[in-house]
Amino acid sequence: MAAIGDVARLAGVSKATASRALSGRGHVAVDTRRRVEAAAAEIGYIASPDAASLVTGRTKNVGVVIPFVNRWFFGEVLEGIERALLAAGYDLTLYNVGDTGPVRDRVFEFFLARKRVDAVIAVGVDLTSREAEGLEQRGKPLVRLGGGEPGGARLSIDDRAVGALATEHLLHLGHTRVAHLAGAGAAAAPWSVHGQRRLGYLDAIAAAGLGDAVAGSAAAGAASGAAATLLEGEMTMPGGYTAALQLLGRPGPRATAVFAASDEMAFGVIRAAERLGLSVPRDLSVIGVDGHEYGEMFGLTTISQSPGDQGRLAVDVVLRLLGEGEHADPLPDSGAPLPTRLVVRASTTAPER
Amino acid sequence: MAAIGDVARLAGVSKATASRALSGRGHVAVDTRRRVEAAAAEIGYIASPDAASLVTGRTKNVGVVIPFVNRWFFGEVLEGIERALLAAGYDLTLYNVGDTGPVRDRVFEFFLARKRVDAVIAVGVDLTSREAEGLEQRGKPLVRLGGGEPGGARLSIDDRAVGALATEHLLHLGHTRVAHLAGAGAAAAPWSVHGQRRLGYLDAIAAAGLGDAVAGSAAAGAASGAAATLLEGEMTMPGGYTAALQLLGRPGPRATAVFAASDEMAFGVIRAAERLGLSVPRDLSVIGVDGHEYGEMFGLTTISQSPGDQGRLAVDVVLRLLGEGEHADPLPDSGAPLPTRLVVRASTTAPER
DNA sequence: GGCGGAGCCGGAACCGGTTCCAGATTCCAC
DNA sequence: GTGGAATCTGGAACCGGTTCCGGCTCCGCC
Repeated sequence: MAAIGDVARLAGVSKATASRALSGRGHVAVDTRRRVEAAAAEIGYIASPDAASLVTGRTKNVGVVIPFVNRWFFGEVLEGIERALLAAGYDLTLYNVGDTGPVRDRVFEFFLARKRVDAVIAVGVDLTSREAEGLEQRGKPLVRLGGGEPGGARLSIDDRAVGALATEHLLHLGHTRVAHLAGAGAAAAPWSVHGQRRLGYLDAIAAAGLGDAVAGSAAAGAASGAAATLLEGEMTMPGGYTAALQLLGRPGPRATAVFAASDEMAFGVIRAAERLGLSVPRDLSVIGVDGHEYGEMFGLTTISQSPGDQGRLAVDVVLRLLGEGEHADPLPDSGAPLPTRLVVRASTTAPER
Repeated sequence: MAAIGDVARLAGVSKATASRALSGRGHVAVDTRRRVEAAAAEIGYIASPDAASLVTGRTKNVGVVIPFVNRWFFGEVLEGIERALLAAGYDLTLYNVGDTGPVRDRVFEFFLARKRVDAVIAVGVDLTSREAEGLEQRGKPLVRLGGGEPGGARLSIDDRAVGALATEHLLHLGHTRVAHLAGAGAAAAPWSVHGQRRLGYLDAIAAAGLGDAVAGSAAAGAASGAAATLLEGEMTMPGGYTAALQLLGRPGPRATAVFAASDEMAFGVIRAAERLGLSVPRDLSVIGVDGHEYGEMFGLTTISQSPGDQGRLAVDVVLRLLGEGEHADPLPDSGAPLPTRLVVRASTTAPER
């Protein structure tokens, strides 16, 4: 209803001065500013962001593209991003986009191409170079959180190191038959989060001198009574559950420890083990990664990370890229991997001899 | 970069005609339209939504306020909303807002007050009348999904009936000591989702003639060897877990069946039971509500609903309220509760005699 | 005392679309 | 053949802000 012209008239100044007074840009006498502010408050004036962005080209709005909203890690990241953005006075428009497909193309070519967002944060989605370049061309900063190859700022934990660390934890406990439940497609997409974790597992296995048995396929591994075994499944609780049922139901010497690619998978493993009458950790040690809030309840040993903090950090970088605030320093410690921490709980122990 | 004036010039028409040709409003000769479209495609023209909404007052954007993103029901709803909105060419800006507080006020008084959204969908959040009226005054349609009292269109399952149905399922199996794990604050907020489910439970218990024992507090109930018991906890897996540990660890005759206010709580109950050496369903029957995707894996009997469909439906109503599309009929069956379905799995059975 | 510059303010252009209005043409009906 | 409606198009106003430019005042300094 009320436009800035009304405010100006009421305050007895021009539109230009009213705009300057309210936005804080330019010189305005202190009592003039007060008059304008009073007038604005009196008629309940609220600036139209559309009009403002039309002329300034900035929308105070960032797009977030995210493949899942219902998996713990992603949900936490999203919440972290949302809070930080809100605090900075920004809106967040959500694009729930998974793998390639017409929906995804539409999002990138139509929705993100318009001038609605100032920047985009892509979490856990492998952008094609065309998609990344498209944003670049339009001058929209891009920040990535995990997943995919370079192009734009990139925030990530060192998933390969995490995979190695988790595996080493089991090896140090004395396990020699440790299996890895990888995320679906880990072998095919080595650069992905789960691909990296799988590689870290293989690193650790090889370093322990158990590597040769692993080289073969999972089936071959089982058949030869291998020290190590790889299986893939959805990175969810049911995914871990069914993969674990399969793994533990195999003939031959059973794995005594499992490194699951995510905590949610690990929960599924624990449940599957118990269903089969195995006791965790007596008969089977289990470690995951994420630091899921259910970890406590399941007594799960894990490599924890802080998705919420990661989301906030991504917003920090975005705002910095947009020249927001007084962030003098360019980028804090760009490239350095995000922190992780081994949290030992009840689900891992030395194997029975 | 490219503005509509450029398109018009290239096509040899006026801005007005170009606008009409591209937006489809008004009369344009068919070959003129083709020329304009070709020109637009040639220079990669993309309309500025800001300019358009400045003059039309519509933003093609709806706000979604939601208290959680990481609980299954809410995540599913959000995904459903997102897909439907995207398909209709709308953006979705997310406001992750929980209970009252400064953040919430800021969202309603600043973010939603601006002209950025055409409508808002509130899922599972109890709007104050001030908040609802504020939106009303600004002419923004409001659609609610679950939770809270009237004001604006309201979509919901019949939570009270669901609570009764779940309880009756247990009673019909022959259980006489059935406990209810309600959501935190259920007793204090009887209009809320979990408040209604609790009331449904009490209805069924009373109807079965087991009511008198329930009237007292939970503690009193336990002490008197009551037929029914009420406990509250967070509507999450750990929430159900700790509440169940407490419930099942009590002295006196143990409940033989538990109705958990949500599937996530029910999973926690199952795990707690097994941790205590109880077998489900032999020693304890468990029923939840939601239709969680993990239900299969846990073999959980539940009253299922379709949060994704509910999200899509909410979008439908919103678009209709915005006069979008050719939705001739006003509102389909407004007021009718959304569908639910009893899904019987392995977690419920008759009590041992 | 004069001059440069900073502070303050108003007029007007502008961002990029949409829509009203008016003029021109075509088409149909009487 | 003519009146009137329907179709098509262009000019111009407009949405609600921001910002450029220029004018004025006042201060400090040479």
